[in-house]
Amino acid sequence: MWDNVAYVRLSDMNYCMAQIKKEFVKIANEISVENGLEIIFSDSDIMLSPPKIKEHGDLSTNFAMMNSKKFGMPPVKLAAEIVKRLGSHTDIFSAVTTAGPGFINFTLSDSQIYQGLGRILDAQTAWGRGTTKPGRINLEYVSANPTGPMHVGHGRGAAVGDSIARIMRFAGYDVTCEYYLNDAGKQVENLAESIKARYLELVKSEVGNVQTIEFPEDGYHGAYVIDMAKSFRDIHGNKPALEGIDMETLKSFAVAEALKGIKKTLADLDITFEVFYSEKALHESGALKKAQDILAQRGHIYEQDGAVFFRSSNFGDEKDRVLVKSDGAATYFAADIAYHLDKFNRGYTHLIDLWGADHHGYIPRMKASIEAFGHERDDLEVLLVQFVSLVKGDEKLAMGKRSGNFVTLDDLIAETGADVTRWYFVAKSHDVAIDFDLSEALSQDPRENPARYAQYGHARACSILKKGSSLFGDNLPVVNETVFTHLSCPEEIEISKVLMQFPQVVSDAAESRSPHKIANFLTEISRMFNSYYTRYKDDPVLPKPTQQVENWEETWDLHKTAARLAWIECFKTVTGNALNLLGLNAPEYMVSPEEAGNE
RNA sequence: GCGCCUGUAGCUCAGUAGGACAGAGCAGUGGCCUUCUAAGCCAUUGGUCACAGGUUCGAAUCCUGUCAGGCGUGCCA
Repeated sequence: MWDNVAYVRLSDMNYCMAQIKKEFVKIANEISVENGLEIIFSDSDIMLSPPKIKEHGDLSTNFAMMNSKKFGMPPVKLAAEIVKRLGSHTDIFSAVTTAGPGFINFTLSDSQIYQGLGRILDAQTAWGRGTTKPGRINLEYVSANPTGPMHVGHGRGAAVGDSIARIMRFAGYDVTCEYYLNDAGKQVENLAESIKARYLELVKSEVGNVQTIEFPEDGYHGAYVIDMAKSFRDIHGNKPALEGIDMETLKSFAVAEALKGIKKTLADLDITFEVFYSEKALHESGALKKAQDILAQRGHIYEQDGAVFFRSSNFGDEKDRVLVKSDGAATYFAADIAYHLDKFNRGYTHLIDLWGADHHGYIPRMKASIEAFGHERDDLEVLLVQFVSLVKGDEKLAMGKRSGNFVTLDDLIAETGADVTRWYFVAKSHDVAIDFDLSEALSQDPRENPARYAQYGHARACSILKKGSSLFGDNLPVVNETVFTHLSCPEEIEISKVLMQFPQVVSDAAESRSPHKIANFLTEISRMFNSYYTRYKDDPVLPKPTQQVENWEETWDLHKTAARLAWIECFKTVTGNALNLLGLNAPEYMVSPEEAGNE
């Protein structure tokens, strides 16, 4: 549809900002010299950002206020002087004014908007993509113990982690997603013991006269354990004394079974990991010993009371931590140290861990170990994912795997759908505890559901494009940069400017590891589009059936329609890309309740 | 006790490298379907940004203190 040849210059918000800064710096330095100042300004001294209120233009700087003292003149006067020299307009901006206490506001020229739209059509799914960044990032998240179904809290970590990965990759980072599989610890043992108990009960009910064991105190009471026991029996048959089956076999089975369920749930959320890293394999590889040796060489280890301590207090931790207990067993921390060291050894330059907020006390010792190995503290970045409370009316639904009484992530997905589930997890900052309101997410009326709203904008755009294509086919004028001059509504220009900001939104979301910024962006732009759509009901993009009277094709403004369709294509591209970054489907069509009701 | 996170509209939350009258969704109220999908739109109600000081031309945002909630403070994992 788009004629690529029409482009010479690439224009987006970054380009406009760079051009304005260049000119701005020149003038600021001019004035500086004339006033006998020795200050030389550079691009980084100019803060340009989109103002909150559209009356203040498209880009705004507080430069005059920040530097009025240096120039020895009031902000307003300095701003006026700069504006005078900037000239009333260039091909980048169509207006520049002073306002308030000394702001300088720029309004972008329409030609920049048209070029920006062209840029979006060119880039399509690549619109918003950042340039390749150096380094390799290892992103570890979920890492739920393989002891049963994932709960809602894991779900939040999974959705946030996956979205961060998508966003960071899109922003140009090399990201590997990794799941640390705790298949070596006591929890797995507890699960195996639990399965054993259930299995023997099962065998007894079938064969009778079988010696059962007491259900382990720290066992898992969930019904899923009984299912696992049944599967185990299906494989091994009824063996009253478990002859020929050792605990290792049972444990491997337990882990495999639990992991199967976890992977299924993750797949339902469209989440995949490149690496599942086994803690058991880590132990068997001798990595713990190696890591400990390195620490010993560097003098960060000592023995006391029969235990081996890591001198983490030398690196900002509040006290030293045990690596090897007096009974000779390694601590979880010792394994974790070796694990993180191994990540560096595998060539990653920056580690990001997503942990549940209850683990925050663990951060100082982990960073201490990173430092002890000679890496920078900040080479390990820990993001804490706060708790999720499920709320249904006044009822707070409790979670806890061992009690067996919890809402699983599977339940939640089954009730609300994967898209809605993901939306609620990523629409808020990972740093705040959230109440997941089921009454809203489950609402029978989708109008109350913000996740659906975000998708609807995309579906609506697709619908118009499809209809336009069937109505006009190839009869529309060729779309190139000049066609956009036929955009006539202020809303179209407003929305275009927001579409042009998408790359900045992506890079901001990536830098701050904040998927919710993408969600907010989606909500805003969908609202703008729906508002436009309804407002111009009397001046529609496509002729209504009632307008398609005799010879209508001859009077219909084909240029305007071509421009609008291309512009809607831009909207569809941006919302589609944004939805994808959040791991949500970008539907081309959504069945309305009315339609569904008619079927 | 000490440490980390949080306190913004009735509810759930944005907004914090200081910036221009504090935002959104949901809930409430009043309107809009001979439809490019009304899963929508328009209007409207609603806030001493927990409280008290301080820094600044300017503070929800930075500093100090107080109060409230959550979490942590294992030779558990």
